[in-house]
Amino acid sequence: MWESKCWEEDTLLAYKAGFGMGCLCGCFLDPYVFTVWIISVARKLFDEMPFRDMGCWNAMISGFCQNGNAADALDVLIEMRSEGVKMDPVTVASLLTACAQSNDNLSGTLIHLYVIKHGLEFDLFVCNALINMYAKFGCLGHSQRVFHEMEVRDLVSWNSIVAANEQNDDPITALGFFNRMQLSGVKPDWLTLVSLASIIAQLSDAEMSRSVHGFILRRDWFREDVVIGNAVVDMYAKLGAIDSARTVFEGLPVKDVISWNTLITGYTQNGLASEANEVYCMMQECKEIIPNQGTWVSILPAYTHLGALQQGMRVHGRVIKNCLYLDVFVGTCLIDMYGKCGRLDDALSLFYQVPRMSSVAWNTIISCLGVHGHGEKAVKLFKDMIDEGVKPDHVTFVSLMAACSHSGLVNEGELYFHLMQKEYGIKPSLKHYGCMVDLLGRAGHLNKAYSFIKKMPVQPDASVWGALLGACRIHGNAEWGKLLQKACLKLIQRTWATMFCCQYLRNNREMGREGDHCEGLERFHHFKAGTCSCGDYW
DNA sequence: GTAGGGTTAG
Repeated sequence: MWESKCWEEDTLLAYKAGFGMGCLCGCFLDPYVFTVWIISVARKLFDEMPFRDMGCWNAMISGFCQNGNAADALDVLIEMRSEGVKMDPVTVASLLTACAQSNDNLSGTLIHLYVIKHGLEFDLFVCNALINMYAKFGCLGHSQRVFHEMEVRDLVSWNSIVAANEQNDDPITALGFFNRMQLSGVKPDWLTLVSLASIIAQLSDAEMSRSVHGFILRRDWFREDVVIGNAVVDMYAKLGAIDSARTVFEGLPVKDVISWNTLITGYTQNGLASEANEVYCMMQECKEIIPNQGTWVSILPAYTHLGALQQGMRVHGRVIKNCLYLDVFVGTCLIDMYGKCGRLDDALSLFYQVPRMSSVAWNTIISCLGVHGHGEKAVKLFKDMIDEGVKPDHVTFVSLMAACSHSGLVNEGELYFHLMQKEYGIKPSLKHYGCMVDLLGRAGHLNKAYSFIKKMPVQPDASVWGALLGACRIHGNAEWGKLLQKACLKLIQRTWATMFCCQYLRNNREMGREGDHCEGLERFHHFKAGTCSCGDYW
């Protein structure tokens, strides 16, 4: 009796609150509005219940948790505890998931203590939720400990521990767990394959990628969920097999916005910015696909590479319309786009608007200042970064040393190379060594640069030799250049192709020829195909 | 009434 009364009252309440019949129909079209409304109805029903059993409390708590509303779930929990009702495994499993989603490490740990105190640590659902929660917090050791102490494990336990390792950048251990899972007789499902696709991409194992693809095709799992299709598109894109990624994408029975974003990102990250733009244009023709934050973050770097300022600005307009201009990911892409296209004032103004607690926005603006020869300003921003308590990372030093190099700040560059190791404990990568060679070579210290390469504790790659070759070119030292060319022709050709392409794009940008990159790309393909040598451009 | 999933910035 009271149930039907509540339904009628709430429908009326919603109507009075502005949901006329038209709006109410709108609720059913907009899942978010509908969810908010239906949860408020559930809460009202719950409040008016004369008696609540464990099922009712859990239904209310899990309802809030599943909709990402951890604060309201916590309110219900406090009410439940105040009535002397204890949490059972169902309550705990729901709350742990909410802690993971809201990155609430403290509450999650407190609930884990409750689990141990009340002997719930042998419950399968609780353990699986714990594995996943600790993985989301980045505490892989805790996830593994929970997994090892489990007496009974099911498919979800195995999938959780495989995904935990995969998502924390340990593909080898993840693969080890996958093999153990098979040995223990547990059959993988499509969610196992989602993790496996990502593991293979991280391991760059092209041969295994084909096996995984075939395994999924034989079971017709692309029809299970769009997620598995997106994972395979991403796997091929990350392996550089962008054509395979495109074929899988085109064959997907259902495509969502993430499918499109994945393909756009794939093209951008494989250096095919024009193709990324083509896919973005195709996406806009699909009326059922609404671009989101991921879309802007996928397409903006493509416009940066093309120097296509006008197109980038158009995206900026859409970002503002969607209230995403303060999003740290989108904001960083916009800073980079304006900065690399020569609009440093706009880049700086955006930089001071976006949240900058992490190093990424700082690295971007330091890099932008550096490529335009404002080394001293870049150094000043690095000092500001330290003053604001932001910890620099390996990318900060690449940007900073490159900035020093382009402005002839040799002493400063050397100083930061040492500071990075001594003060911040960052081991130099090939990129840092390349920066040092560029710094010394560009300043004319060719001998010093060569001795530096010889003393490197790791094998120099094309970028390191390329930096020295570039210096030979700048200082007109053809003799050294020819020697280097003979010594490592293959490496140099690749480096030259990249260098030429970058230089060409930069020139276009400076001349205001946005997006006119065809000639650069054509020459790049000649290099790749071996139909011309770097000597042709010497 | 409970647990597992895909893309993204420098």
